[in-house]
Amino acid sequence: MTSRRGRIELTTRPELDDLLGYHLRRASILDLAGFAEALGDEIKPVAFTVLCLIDETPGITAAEIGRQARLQRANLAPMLAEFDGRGLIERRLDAEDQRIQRLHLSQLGARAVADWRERALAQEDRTFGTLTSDERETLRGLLSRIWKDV
Amino acid sequence: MTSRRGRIELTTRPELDDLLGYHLRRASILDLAGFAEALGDEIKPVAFTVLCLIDETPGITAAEIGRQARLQRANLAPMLAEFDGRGLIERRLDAEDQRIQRLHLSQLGARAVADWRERALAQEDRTFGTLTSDERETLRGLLSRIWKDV
DNA sequence: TATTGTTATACTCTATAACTATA
DNA sequence: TATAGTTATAGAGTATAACAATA
Repeated sequence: MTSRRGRIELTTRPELDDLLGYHLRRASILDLAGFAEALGDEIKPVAFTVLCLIDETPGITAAEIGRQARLQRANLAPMLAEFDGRGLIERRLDAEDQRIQRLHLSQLGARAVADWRERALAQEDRTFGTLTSDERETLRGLLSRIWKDV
Repeated sequence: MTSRRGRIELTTRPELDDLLGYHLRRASILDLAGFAEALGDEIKPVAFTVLCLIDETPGITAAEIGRQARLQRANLAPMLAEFDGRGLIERRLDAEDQRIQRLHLSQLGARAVADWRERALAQEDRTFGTLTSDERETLRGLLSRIWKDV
């Protein structure tokens, strides 16, 4: 069935189209694919998130990263060991609480994060190129309200 | 450092906050958690997507579902076999092309999809409860423009 | 008793390759 | 030769349980 203008007319809107979660997932998958294409050989999204948190909060602990980024300590341990092996971070034992390792970016790590960040933002310019700057800001605001405990 | 009003003042915006992909991922993860909580024992998001596509387009093929939803045929095969086993779908051999199976929801499947759909939407009311109806519509529009080839 | 970091392990999801049957 | 459906398998990502060290 077509309208007078020749466009297809749906008697009912597609079911999936109603589900915000579906749109979220599809957009996120597309973004992840772009990230992988741009930086996949060097860093992965979750690992980059962890490094950004260390950059934003020098001295943050693995347990705190786990809580903030919803990652299991058990999965964080080998990741941080790898960062250490690549010379991206330093792990300093806390003087007062011997259980705790304070995490810091090394100079190399800081430079790498800055580089990756720049390239990730450039990649997002491509992924979200269909949206204007204002629309992206609107989107950012709406999304952050969803997942942050606001 | 605090402002005169006592709120924490960031000299620089957190790095992660700039990345739209990060917000997308966090929001999507939250939505998936809600979906799992509401329907996890009965149906999973990807499986629900597949059933919705069959509902929207009776006679659709597995290969076409794979293209539309970015799923591998190889992973679709056991899923459709399971749907068949649960009596949710029927697979009818195409009369003209013997390679093709035309997929249709059974009566049971149609009822199940309708039920799940209602509950998924109710769950989204909770997940996105912080947004107004207009804001959700705005979000839906922006997201769909990102991942659809517009 | 609770928490941190760690190891081992299981489970889910997705990707790749190869096969058959049809066209 | 190309495509549909299928099978087997490998890899990545995530979750669970248990442990030693420390508080």
